[in-house]
Amino acid sequence: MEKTNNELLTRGISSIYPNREFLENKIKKGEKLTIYLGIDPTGPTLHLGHAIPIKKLSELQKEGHKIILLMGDFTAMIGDPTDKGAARKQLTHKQVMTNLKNYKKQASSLISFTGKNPAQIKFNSKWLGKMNFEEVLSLASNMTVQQMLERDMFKKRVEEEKPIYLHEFMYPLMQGYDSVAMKVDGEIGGNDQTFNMLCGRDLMKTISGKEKFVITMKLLEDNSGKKMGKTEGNMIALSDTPEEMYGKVMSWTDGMIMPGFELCTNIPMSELEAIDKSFNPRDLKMRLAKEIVSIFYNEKKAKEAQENWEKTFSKKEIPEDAQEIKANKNELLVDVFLKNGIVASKSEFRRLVESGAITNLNNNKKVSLVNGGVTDGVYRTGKKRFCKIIIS
RNA sequence: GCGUCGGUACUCAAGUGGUCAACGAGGGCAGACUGUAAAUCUGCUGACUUCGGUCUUCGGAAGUUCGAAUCUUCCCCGGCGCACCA
Repeated sequence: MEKTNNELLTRGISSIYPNREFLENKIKKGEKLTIYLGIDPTGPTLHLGHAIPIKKLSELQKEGHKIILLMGDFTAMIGDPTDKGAARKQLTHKQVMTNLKNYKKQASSLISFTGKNPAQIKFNSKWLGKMNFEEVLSLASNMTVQQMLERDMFKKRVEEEKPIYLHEFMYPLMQGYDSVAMKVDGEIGGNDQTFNMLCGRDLMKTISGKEKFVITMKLLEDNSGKKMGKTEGNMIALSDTPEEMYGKVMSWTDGMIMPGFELCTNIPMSELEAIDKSFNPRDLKMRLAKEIVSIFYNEKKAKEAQENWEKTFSKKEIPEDAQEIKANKNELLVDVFLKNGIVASKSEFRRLVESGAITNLNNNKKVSLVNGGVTDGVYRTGKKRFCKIIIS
């Protein structure tokens, strides 16, 4: 118990506003706090980036605090300017509900939606969708354009003479109003959300006279500040299979190992400091990958994923889940590959053959003929694509 | 509405009548190296091909020309400036 509490307000946390003592005192006094995390339901899956604040929420839930997952179904329609490429997607109610269902399922490996202190789910369209223009104006009168321009994103756009639309200024206000509407004690989010969350803090102070606390979590990134998921390849979706999760963790750069342990596992910090120096990076990463899979699935699955991975990469064996393909005797290998989506075009196939990327593992020979016939056996294309061809 | 600049492949971005399937960068895909990676180096990155070529692409449509991503006209979309309205 003591141990959990020690890390509760430090581990994975980037900062706490107004300050750590503020929150610490509340908790020490035994107050049961209400704290929320806002998620814009733009996609069907949650990813590891969402999981970090959710994990912190779960720790708070276990301490008896009330936690709320807020679906930003209204804000999602506007699009957070944080993510500047995000097109304004109009989500239908139906899509939101589908996404929600998935979220709930995916999040339930971390937090509990049942029992004595269940996590609540709310929708911000409930209050934002009902505001009339007068109320919007009155809300907007709490912030100045200058305050908005403080935000790096906007500053940059001004410098680059790129447009900033008025509705984008409204985004932080809307997000801020969520806090007021739900009368929460605090909010949690990634530190990329700091600005929006602090907006809510200001609004709450002005409108409700209440001091809201804000916890910002570190982002999962390596020491050069490279965020994960920029290249989609290594962003772990909570809906990934154990094998995918394991593989993706293994493809992280070494610099991400320790942040990964801190943010995504339950191994005590003291232990982490000890192991930091004593293992070689690959073994460490394997342990991390296993831990992460255990959290979202279970230890058994994690073990299986590890074995599968070892077979594929370390020992260069054939993975068990190789796609099985049936082919006729007289077909060309190209056509078989093309038909089954292993390659996108004949040209691609040609390029792969010419660069020696396709190997028949049965005799360990590289395919060298562009228009050769099929032979049965297991083929490896590049490092990751495997298929088993059966001649019928 | 007026003026002006722009819309090029996954993204950014050259090219401004033939040498353009289109420079370069990022990304992606492969190969080498390795500790799985990353980094580095190398190759590839529209499709089809009997490997000679052929076909489809540069916002859209029409046109000029032997020949257009490149010129003209119209249209659609975006930036910036100005005006109008209030």
